[in-house]
Amino acid sequence: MAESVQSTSEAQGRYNPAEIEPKWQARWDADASLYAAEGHSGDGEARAKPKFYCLEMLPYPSGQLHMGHVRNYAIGDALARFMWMRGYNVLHPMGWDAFGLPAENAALKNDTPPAEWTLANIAAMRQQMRRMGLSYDWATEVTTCLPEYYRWNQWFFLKMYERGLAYRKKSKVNWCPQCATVLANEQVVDGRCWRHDDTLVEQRDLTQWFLRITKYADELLDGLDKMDGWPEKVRTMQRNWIGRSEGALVDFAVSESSEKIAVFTTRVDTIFGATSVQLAPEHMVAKGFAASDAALAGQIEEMLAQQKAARESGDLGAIEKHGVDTGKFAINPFNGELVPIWVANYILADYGTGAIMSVPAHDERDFEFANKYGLPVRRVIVPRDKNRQQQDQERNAGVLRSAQNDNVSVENPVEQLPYTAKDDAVLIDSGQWTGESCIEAQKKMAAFAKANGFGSATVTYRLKDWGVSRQRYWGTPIPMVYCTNGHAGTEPGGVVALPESALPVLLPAQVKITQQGGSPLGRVADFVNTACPVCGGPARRETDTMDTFVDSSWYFYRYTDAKNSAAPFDSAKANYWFPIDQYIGGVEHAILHLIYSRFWTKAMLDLGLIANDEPAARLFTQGMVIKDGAKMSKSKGNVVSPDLMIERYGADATRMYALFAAPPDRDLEWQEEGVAGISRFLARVHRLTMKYAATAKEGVGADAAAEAKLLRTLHQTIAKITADFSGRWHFNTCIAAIMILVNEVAAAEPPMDAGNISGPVIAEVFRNLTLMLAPFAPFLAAELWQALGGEGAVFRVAWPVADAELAREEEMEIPVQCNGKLVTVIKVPVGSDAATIQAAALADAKVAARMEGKNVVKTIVVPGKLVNIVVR
RNA sequence: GCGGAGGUGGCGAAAUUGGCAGACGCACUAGCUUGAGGUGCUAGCGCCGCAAGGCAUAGGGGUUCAAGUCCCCUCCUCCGCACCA
Repeated sequence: MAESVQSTSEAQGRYNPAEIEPKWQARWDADASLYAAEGHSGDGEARAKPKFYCLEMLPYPSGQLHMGHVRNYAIGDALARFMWMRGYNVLHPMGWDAFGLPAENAALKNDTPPAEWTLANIAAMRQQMRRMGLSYDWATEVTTCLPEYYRWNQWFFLKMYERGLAYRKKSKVNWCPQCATVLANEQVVDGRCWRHDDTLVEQRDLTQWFLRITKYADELLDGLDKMDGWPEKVRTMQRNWIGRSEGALVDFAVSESSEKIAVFTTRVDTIFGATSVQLAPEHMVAKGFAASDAALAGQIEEMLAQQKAARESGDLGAIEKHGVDTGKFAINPFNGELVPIWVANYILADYGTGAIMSVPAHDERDFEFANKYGLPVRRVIVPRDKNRQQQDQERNAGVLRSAQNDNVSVENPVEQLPYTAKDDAVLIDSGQWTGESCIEAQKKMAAFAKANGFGSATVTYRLKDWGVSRQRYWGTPIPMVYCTNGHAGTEPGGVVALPESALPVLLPAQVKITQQGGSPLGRVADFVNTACPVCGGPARRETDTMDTFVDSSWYFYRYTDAKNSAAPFDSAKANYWFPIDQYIGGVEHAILHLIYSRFWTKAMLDLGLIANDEPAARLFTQGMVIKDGAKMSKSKGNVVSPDLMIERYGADATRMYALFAAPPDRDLEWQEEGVAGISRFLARVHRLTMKYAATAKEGVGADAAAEAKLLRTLHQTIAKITADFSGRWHFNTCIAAIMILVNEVAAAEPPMDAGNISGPVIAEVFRNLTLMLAPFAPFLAAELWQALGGEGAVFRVAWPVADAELAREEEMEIPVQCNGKLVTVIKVPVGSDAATIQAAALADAKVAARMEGKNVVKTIVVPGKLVNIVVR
């Protein structure tokens, strides 16, 4: 009986996260002020503190947190807690990217309305986040599917419409048959839907709403240069996506016709080397030729069919270049030459003008194509080298050569073709521009084309306007109507913007979700039929909804003023908090969310709502969480559930493992044994601290050396972690450093309460250990803080400051090498000079043995580092 | 093909500036302890070797007293882009 009582009390004293974590969670839930940002308006006391806006990307409420979320939030939470302890006024919010297709799919499957399903998922995930102990200010929570939020999407849409930033046009758009909706270019990956990598995207001609992101193309591009707080990888991806290209448009007239073919080229300086014009198979002029040429029409059809097949098989790159001669000719406006017009499969319809001038001598692709079809290759660019230039001009004068018989590189000191350089290269055989440098010629020739009305210098972008119409139900209704009869000055069915007073346009409830094409809203008569706000006559509402990336483009501004019902947010509040000091999320949003939200920020700046021109000063992209070497996925069956980990080891151990197993930017291999290891470590800290708290705290400090050593380790640990939070973010080594400290405390354990470490010193060690644990294991830190008699919340206690004097080593080990190989390690006082170290090294017996019978050639002594004796 | 990140024990990793390679943890081995259930403690743990010693950071070359780290070449993995005129 007595034994069982004792074992129960022992069990209670043991580290039991299942007991302490819910206890603290309940207390934190009851105290709304704990994680609340102070002074949203930036007034009062908060002004005295520097602000810090710490943000993790908001999740889609699927209903389940996954390990990627856990890792993302563990990083952000550690940073937020650290910044609080450093005395910052921290904004650390969370919200829900709550519109989107999965809710409709769930509705189809379970017959649950999307709103109900989504809100239930949010409740479940919010609870998971609380269980994780994440320090969010729930008073600022944002849920994008609620009218309080999405009415501001509509408001922004109207503002953009007023300024011509939102417009409607008919064009080829990407259609995902799985989603039964249109996608933006950014949402098409390798010709497939970003959500369905087994579903090919189709092209459809539809009239859609677009946002004019291209207006900001240059700003978006140039801004990247200054964004040194963003990973170079993301900046590079965005630069490639924007794809700015400077060149010229030149019109080639079609011979014996009034038609013209505009070509885009970045190398107008090579135009005297053009030996054909190549059209994309979709080009209008090609279609025109095909209309009266059945054979050509058939070949173009075949070309398009092949491209489609290649897209389906996924290896678009493997497709061989081929083309067909249309039999027609175009006139080179610079020299009046007739060149054949071909249709070729390597010409992209949606880049530039869908037509090029082919210059085989100075372009890899044109060269390959000309070789295949025996088209002439004419050299018009040579390196800037007088002799070579002269030699070349003589050889080339007036000669058109085919690729096959041009063996220039074998016997003649002439560049291998194609020669694509433009720096330090000059023109030959190019009329009045012969002898000009390529760079100069480009400017002069574009100006010439402009002066003579057949072209101009121009800039093209790969970036296209953002198509935001979605033929889906669960999204923000677009606040536009079509006036059925048309009032004064407008067409019947013309577009009419709703006035602001008509917002929000509410998404109707009780809508039948189907997988058919066309927005489900189109089948809701009550919604569709409305009155024209201008003439009062009958009108039809726009039934498409907005891309959900609209929601996430500005949500982080709403956090600064989440309850505002008169405006999306108060500018003064946003201006206090912005830019985001640290944004943390996955790299998969590099050219989706992260480019759209930069665009939105620039548009809001132009609307006068904010003062910053970029949303986030610093961006961190964490690595993936993998298992058995592969990304976790249901199909691979290697998903590890955060709930299960928390149940077995506690939230502290789960989060801390996510930070310990790898540096945060690298991929992390999830190993459950590792979580168990962290759990044992936390149990050890708990046991040591509780034992200390329960025993004598007064010691006599008998062992000064042991005390100095412990203090040294303590202050080295503080210094390391403090530096890492503002620098490398290598939390794995931060946690390793804490483990080293704990190992030293444990080594001192038997005598520590008996008195060989004095009371104030051991108190200092436990106090600071607890503080350093707080960002990584908040539940345990709170528990220990209380046991140690700490006042208030541990997360508001000032972060410890490292004392460089206490951290300083007295003695250090210096490796001694002979010929670069380690012989021994000697101990010398820190700061010893070279002579002292050398003397100590030479006095060592092992060193002497090594040197016996040999001559010392050289001795290298690097104070504080090593000694290397070179002998022969 | 182009661009980026990587390649270090059985595993996750460390080495921030060219200066003891493998900190910290996992797994494993041995011993002690505990004893109804992921317990605690001690010791060992890169490879070869009884040892002395030798070898080792994808592979090869180079610079240097000294290279995981700098330079050149090659191979492999992952990510992004991919006929962008």
